[in-house]
This record gives sequence, structure tokens and C-alpha cells, in this order.
Amino acid sequence: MRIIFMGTPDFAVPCLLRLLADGEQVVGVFTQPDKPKGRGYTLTPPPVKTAALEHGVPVFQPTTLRDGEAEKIIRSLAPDLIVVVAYGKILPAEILFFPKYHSVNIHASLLPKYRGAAPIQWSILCGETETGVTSMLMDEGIDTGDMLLHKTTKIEENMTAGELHDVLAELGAQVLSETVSALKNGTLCPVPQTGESSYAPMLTKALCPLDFSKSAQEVHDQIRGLSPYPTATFLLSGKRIKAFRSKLGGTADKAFPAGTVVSCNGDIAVVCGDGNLVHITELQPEGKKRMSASAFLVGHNLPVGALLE
RNA sequence: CGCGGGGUAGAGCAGUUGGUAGCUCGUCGGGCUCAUAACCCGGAGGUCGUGUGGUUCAAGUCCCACCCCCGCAA
Repeated sequence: MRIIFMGTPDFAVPCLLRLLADGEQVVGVFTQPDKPKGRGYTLTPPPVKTAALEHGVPVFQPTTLRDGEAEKIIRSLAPDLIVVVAYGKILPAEILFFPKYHSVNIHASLLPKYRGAAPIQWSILCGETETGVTSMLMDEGIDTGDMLLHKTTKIEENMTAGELHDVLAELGAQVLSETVSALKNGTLCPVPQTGESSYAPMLTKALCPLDFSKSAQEVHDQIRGLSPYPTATFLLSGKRIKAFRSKLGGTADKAFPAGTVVSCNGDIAVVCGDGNLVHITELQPEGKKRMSASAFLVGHNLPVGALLE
């Protein structure tokens, strides 16, 4: 099967590699243009580009798919199928439906929930205990196409978005592999999306500051859901600190104000709005490396009673 | 040349106006204890990121160059 693969970030890499490993004929990869990133604005290629080049697959990085150029390229590649995984661009109908088998998308949620850019993080932020990966036949809407196959996975209590990302990326590769072979065999039954839908928009820094007046569970979910990027933050005597990991456990003896540190025994236990504690176990001060809370406590005098905000 | 913080014992940090390098944790040994992540005593462990660099009687501490790590912003 001649396949054009479209994807950009790390999440899409296992899918691409799986297609190659399955012996599919990946005739071209579309990915976002290299962008200036990080300190010094170094021009950085997207992960999918790097992976594609390592396997000798031609890479295309158009800034738009709507000027006719991209369509010409795609026609010349004569694909039987287009596979889209976290590409970051909306495909026009003339491209979407050009291949014989049209276009298939792998999405990191159980549709119709968490359509959009950041389903992995939002599923944790919203306190879900289960999520998954869905393959669908693409239509012109955002993640609204008819569903093909899906696989589910549990979200463990202390799992971070980064960990869930890796699990779902692998699961996505499996779903993709099965979808492609079922497509060839003609055994798929597309199912329209019904039921309650929701939208998982891109994450912004506005979501990062922690609000300890919320419940411990909510604070915990915020820390997990934003870890390792863009990372929940709090202030300690004016300095911003990132929180990468936390766990729940215990309640405050007295009615301390939300954000009060009630113990520094191996981790930083903070009172939340509902009186329960969230234990920050891994953090990173500005300009420092990421470290365990216990390491942080060894070198910093953080008194019980200190206020985090 | 986008802005900024930092590189000192395995880890996290101090090191004041330049004058034989410290703290906490860990580690090793010993002691106490029914027991312990507790407590007591003792020890090991650093050419202070790199430089046959500069200033100085003397540099972790000032100056210069380079390497590396990180936060912001994109």
C-alpha cells in the first residue's frame, strides 16, 4: 500500500516507524516546517522529519496545503492512503479524499471526547481514569470523522501527561497497524461519532500557575496533566518553581490557609482548599535542574508553615 | 548576536570587603535501642566547569576566553 504519512511531534513517530516496520510503502512524509526553538532560536526540525530522513523517506514541509502546490505533490506520489497523526494542519477536502482509501487519522482519545490539539493532557486535567486511542476516517471537521478502531488504557493515579503520552503513542501505532490491515481486507465498519463530545484546546501558560485553594485532587491533576510540559508552577518567596510530580495523601490537622506547607519530610506537603494534602515530590527552581523534593529540601531551608502561592 | 540564572565532596546548598574549603543528606565504621527513615561518636570523599590565561605577596572569591546545564520568551 502506498502511503503518505503526515505528522509532526514525538507522538507521531511510533506510528511512522510502525508503518515502515509493517513493510508499507511510505512514499512521502509531510511535516511542519523547521521552526526556531529554544535559546538562541536554533532552527529545529520536527521529530517526524528526523525519523523520516533516517529511513530515507522523502520529506515535504509546506507552509500551506491550500495553494495547489501540496496537492500537486500528493497527486504525483499517487498514494492509496493518507495517514495523519498530530500533523498540526487542517487538510482540504481535495487532499483528504484524493487517495483510494481516503485519509485516516490517529487521535489520542476515546472520541468523541477530547477532540483537538491536547487530548492527552486534558484527559488528566479533567481527572479521567481511562482514555485511549481512536482511528477514524477523516472528514473536514476537527476530529469528527467516522470511527474505525480504538484501544483503551488506564490512567494510573500518579501518571503524568508525559508518561501517558508515551503509552498512547505506542498504542496509537498498534491501532494504526491494525486499521491499515483491516482497511486492506475491507473488514472495517465506520461508526459515526455519537454521544457527548468535548474539545481539548492547545495548552497555554495561563493554565500553569497552581491554585491551592482548589481541592487536592484538582491540584494533583493539574500537576500531572501539565508535566513535563508546560509544567504547573507555584511561587515560593517570590521565586517561581515548577512542579513535575506529586501524590495525594493525608489531611491537615488544623485549618491552615490553602498553600501552607505542613511537612517537609521527604516531600513537600501542602494544604489545599478542601483540607487535603498534596505532596510535591519532584520540582525545579528557575535556573536549576529538575530534582526530587527531598534533594531540594536538603539544600533549602523550607520551614513548615511557609506559604506557597 | 532575544532576556536571564547557574557550574564548589555521590546529592542539594553556603562561602561575607580576595588570606591554608564548609553545611545538610547520603556513604563507611562504631555505639545506643525490642526496633527504626530515630539518636550519639568517628572516618572517607573536592586539582572549587576548562585555560602552560590575566591582576595579586595571595583567587572558589576580581578580569578575560571557552565548554556545559537550566529558567523566560518564541
